[in-house]
This record gives sequence, C-alpha cells and structure tokens, in this order.
Amino acid sequence: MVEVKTSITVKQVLALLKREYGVPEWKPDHTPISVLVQTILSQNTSDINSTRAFESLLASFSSWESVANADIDAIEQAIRCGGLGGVKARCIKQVLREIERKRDKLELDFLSRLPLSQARDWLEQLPGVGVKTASCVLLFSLGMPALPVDTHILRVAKRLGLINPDQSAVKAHQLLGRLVPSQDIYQFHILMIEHGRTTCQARRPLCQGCVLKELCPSYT
DNA sequence: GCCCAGGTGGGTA
DNA sequence: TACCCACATGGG
Repeated sequence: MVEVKTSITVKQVLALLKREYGVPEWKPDHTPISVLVQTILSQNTSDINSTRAFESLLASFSSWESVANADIDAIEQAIRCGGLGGVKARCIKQVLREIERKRDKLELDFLSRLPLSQARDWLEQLPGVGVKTASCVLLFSLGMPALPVDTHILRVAKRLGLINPDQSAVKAHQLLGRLVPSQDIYQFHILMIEHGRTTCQARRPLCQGCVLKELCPSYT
C-alpha cells in the first residue's frame, strides 16, 4: 500500500522537477572505466574538487593503463587537489589492476550483457566500490536501470517523506530503487541532484521558493 | 572556525 | 545488524 502511495509521489516530484529544470536526456558520453574513476574521485567530495582532481589525473597520464602501472605516489600527486588523495590513489590503482587481472584489459562493456544484479555484484567486489559507485557506472556509462543515491538524493528524499529520516544510504538504494520506475531513473537522479545542489541544500533546511514546496511536509 | 561535499571499509558491540 | 570513525581538501 505504501509503495502505491509513494510511487504517485515520485511521479509528482518528477513532473515538478522537469518543469523547473528541464528534461535531461541520457547519452553515453563516457566509458565505464572513466565513469568509475570519476565516481571514486567524487566520493565524499564536492563536485568542484572531484572535477579538479579528475582533470588533473587526465592531464598527468596518457591512458588508464598508464595509471594502472603508475606508482601510487604519482597518482596521489595528481589527485591531491581533490582531497582524500592517499585513499583514492590506492583505490584507483587497485581497481584498475583488478579489472585488468580479471578481464585481461581495461574495459567493462561486458557488464551491459549481464543481468543488473550480477553486474552490480561484479563491480561491488572491486575495492573502494560500493553501491553508489557501482550504480553510477551502470547508469551513466551503460544506461542500465541502477539508481545511485548520493547525499543530495538522500537528503531530498527524506525531506519529501519518500523514505524515513533514519534510513541509511545503503537501504535507501533498495527503497528508492523500487519506488522509481526503470525508465525514469536517469531523469530522477539528475533532477534530484540538481535540486539538492541548488535549492534543497543541507544548510537550508527550509528552502524558500522550493519548486517541491507543495509536496514537502517540512513546509507545514 | 565550522560544516559540508554526488562514500567506503574496517572496527566494535 | 548497526553504529562509529578515518580518510583530506576547499568552498561557503
């Protein structure tokens, strides 16, 4: 019963967000490896810092193979500007080496031929790759219906009452993944992030002029 | 000076 | 299972 009620709310949320921010269209403009590294760099990091680190990494190495073979110190040097450099340098190198070991080459396109759950499990066995990072790779580079739930989506979904306030991020992946229809996942993700970054910010518990005001219980 | 940022994994109870 | 913490840098 709850699912029926909240699925209607997801449609309402989507309609209002589309009206406000436009309709995002999915296009596979990055390889899975590229999205994987980019997402690792974005873990618990602002988009300004993670973009800076990713561009610095691209400028420092000619290929992902060269990153895989580089010293951790060299990788750390390249991505230091993004924060968490030591952790992420080790993680990126280990992930790339592990993919090479398992697949003989640095490509992940085979994942699109697996059932979603198997593709997710394969990615989550890589070091430093959790449910959010795996979902980003599957959704953005391969167009598979996996919904990444980051801090913005978690916050907005809780404020809207789509999920309980005490729900963990991991649990939220399961709950929101069931609530949002497969064909809407990409748009839902993009629009919720946009809303969370611009209007429904963590420091602004009551968002003045919020496009979702009519749906948001925290306004009442 | 503090809080937060497109998380994850290890440790502990 | 659920919580707590380290990891690091930069913007608001």
